[in-house]
Amino acid sequence: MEKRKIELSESCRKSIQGIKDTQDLLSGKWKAAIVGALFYNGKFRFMDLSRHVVGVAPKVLSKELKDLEMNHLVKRTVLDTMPITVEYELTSQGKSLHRIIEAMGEWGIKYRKSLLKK
Amino acid sequence: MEKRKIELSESCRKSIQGIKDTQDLLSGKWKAAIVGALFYNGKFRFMDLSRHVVGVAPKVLSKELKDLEMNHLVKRTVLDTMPITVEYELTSQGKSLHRIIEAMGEWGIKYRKSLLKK
DNA sequence: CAGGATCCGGTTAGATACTG
DNA sequence: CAGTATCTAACCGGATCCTG
Repeated sequence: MEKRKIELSESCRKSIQGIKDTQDLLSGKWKAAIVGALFYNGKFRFMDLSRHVVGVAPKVLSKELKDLEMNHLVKRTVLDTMPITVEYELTSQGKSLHRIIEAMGEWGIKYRKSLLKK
Repeated sequence: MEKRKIELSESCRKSIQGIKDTQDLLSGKWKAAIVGALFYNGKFRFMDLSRHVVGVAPKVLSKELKDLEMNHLVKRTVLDTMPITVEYELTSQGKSLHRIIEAMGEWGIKYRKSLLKK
């Protein structure tokens, strides 16, 4: 019983830590949306991405992509074209976020609808 | 075919917007963790909450709770005790975040483990 | 106990312009 | 095309102390 209680709170503590870790990696106004765009479309060039993530400034997009790349969620590939083009895509690690991303998308859509009703 | 394509990109656009909306509501370093703590434990008093969300300063916790309350994700109840105590709990709207919260917790735990292997 | 008051430094993100 | 440079205002979040 006592043991049980400790285990429960221990697993809870771990979950909260996990939530925090995840939130840190997806911090800021744009990262989750960027991952979402890449998730739904596969590969994207910088310009296409900036068109799909509406409103993000190039400087900000560039910085967020670097962060995501550093954390191995996004892979950046420079293509040897003229002029050069760059492709961004999710790594397998990044793709493993799909449950979160899908849930966020669906929840956000429902939330917006529930606001309109009022 | 053309119709199909438009519908696809339309639903994608909506999903990205949903992701953004969700991320806005859970923005900042602590909100998701706070929701997680409330999710795993039900009700919490201010002090208990601050103990479970390790590291958060009272001022910050207070502000985040207000934000969450404003967006109808958290309900605040003042109990008529001496001295007064306050209980926080998720609203049904807040509880509906459970898929996101659970997924974030699980993903974060796995991510942390994958880091330790290296 | 549940916060508010104050102070503060760092980060964030936007606008605009520019480069290889 | 794929970013960088510069500037700036706003905000975030931490520390510390205080109050009903």
